[in-house]
Amino acid sequence: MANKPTATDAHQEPGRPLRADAQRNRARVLQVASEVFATEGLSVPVHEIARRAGVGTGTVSRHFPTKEDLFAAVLLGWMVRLTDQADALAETHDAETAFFAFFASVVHEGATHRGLAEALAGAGYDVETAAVRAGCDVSGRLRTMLASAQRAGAVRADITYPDVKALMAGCLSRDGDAPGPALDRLITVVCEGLRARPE
Amino acid sequence: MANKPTATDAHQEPGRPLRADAQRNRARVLQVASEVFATEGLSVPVHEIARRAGVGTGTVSRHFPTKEDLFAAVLLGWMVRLTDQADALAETHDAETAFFAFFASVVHEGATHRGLAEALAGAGYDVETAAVRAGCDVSGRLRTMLASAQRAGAVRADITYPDVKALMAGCLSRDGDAPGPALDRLITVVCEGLRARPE
DNA sequence: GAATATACGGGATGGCCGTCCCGTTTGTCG
DNA sequence: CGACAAACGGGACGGCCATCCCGTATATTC
Repeated sequence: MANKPTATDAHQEPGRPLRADAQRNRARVLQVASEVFATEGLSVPVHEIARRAGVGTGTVSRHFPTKEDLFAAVLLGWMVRLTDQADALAETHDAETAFFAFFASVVHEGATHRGLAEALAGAGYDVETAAVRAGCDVSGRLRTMLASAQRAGAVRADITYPDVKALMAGCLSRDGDAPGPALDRLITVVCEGLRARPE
Repeated sequence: MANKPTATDAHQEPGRPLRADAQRNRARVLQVASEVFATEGLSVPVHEIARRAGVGTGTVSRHFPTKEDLFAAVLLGWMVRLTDQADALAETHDAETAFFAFFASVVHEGATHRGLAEALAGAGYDVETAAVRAGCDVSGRLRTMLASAQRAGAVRADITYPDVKALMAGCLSRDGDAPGPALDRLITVVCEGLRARPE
């Protein structure tokens, strides 16, 4: 579980090597889309992303035939970061610490990337499965860590993965997304609730 | 705080008494809209509501010039029920019980009325202030009950109203909205987290 | 430096939906 | 019953947006 190449940018299977300017444009679009989706959310028109990237809408469409494809590509980047964190946490900490730390990680990531928060809240497309197909399974990590934490008696046994997901979405549904004391307060409250009641 | 006429349907100030069929149609539209918003959410086209109510789109537009107006009218009905419950709870129970019961009430109401859940999640228009203007202040009740519960030491002192709202939205962001054991589990978890840690 | 496939730009297209309007119908009142 | 205002229906309009297409530009290859 450590020899994964942390594929951050394979992207193009070498059927056709892709022209130089095309690579530049693709990368530029991806980066701009990432920023825009992060700060403005999923409702930003594709036109706008193209405009800010300094390319035509056709260029965007060609690289990412549909808006969902574009968002999936952006999301994948965020997901990769999260899975890397998850693996690191799982290796260096006990089940309880790892789970709660990862919970906080996901929420923080969502707080700084509005598109992620919206996707998590179900507002967006189903990218979860797309990400899994791309070999980046955040939900799988979360499920595993949840189960471990439960076996260790650190989390109530009756909690399920959808519960956790909903609670994460809840932390993110506060008005101002920006991370800060308010967000940490919410995380604390939820985590306290998740802990097994020691009687 | 008991002599409020629980205005469930004043609606039309008697500047013009409104023709008989108009009253019927208005009521029919309102009822259909209520059901549709409850089961399908806010994204249902106005055309569809008109169709199901057996009226033309013009009729809907005339009674509720904008979709937001229509939704506000529907929401008002739900809100009235909630404020009534809040007042009842506040009169017959101690601060702690009342607050947690009301929390559960709102969540359950949201679980059975998808439009409410979406509005709470911020997806919809700002009807909160509209409702307040209409003399039906759910958020006010919640704020008051929260403060009381905190004074009684039943809820962590650092919690704010937006926190509570976000947590309610979180409980509602689970996939299947239907109330049931899963929902109650979430409510329990969140409420446990909200309780002041007795050390 | 010419030839050619590849990629670009951004206008055109089509779908969706909220809102408005007007010719027609219907309730109401004398 | 007749006249008139009130209300109805649903088509028309306009805005928004994702996607597609094609004439033009440019990287690549020899």
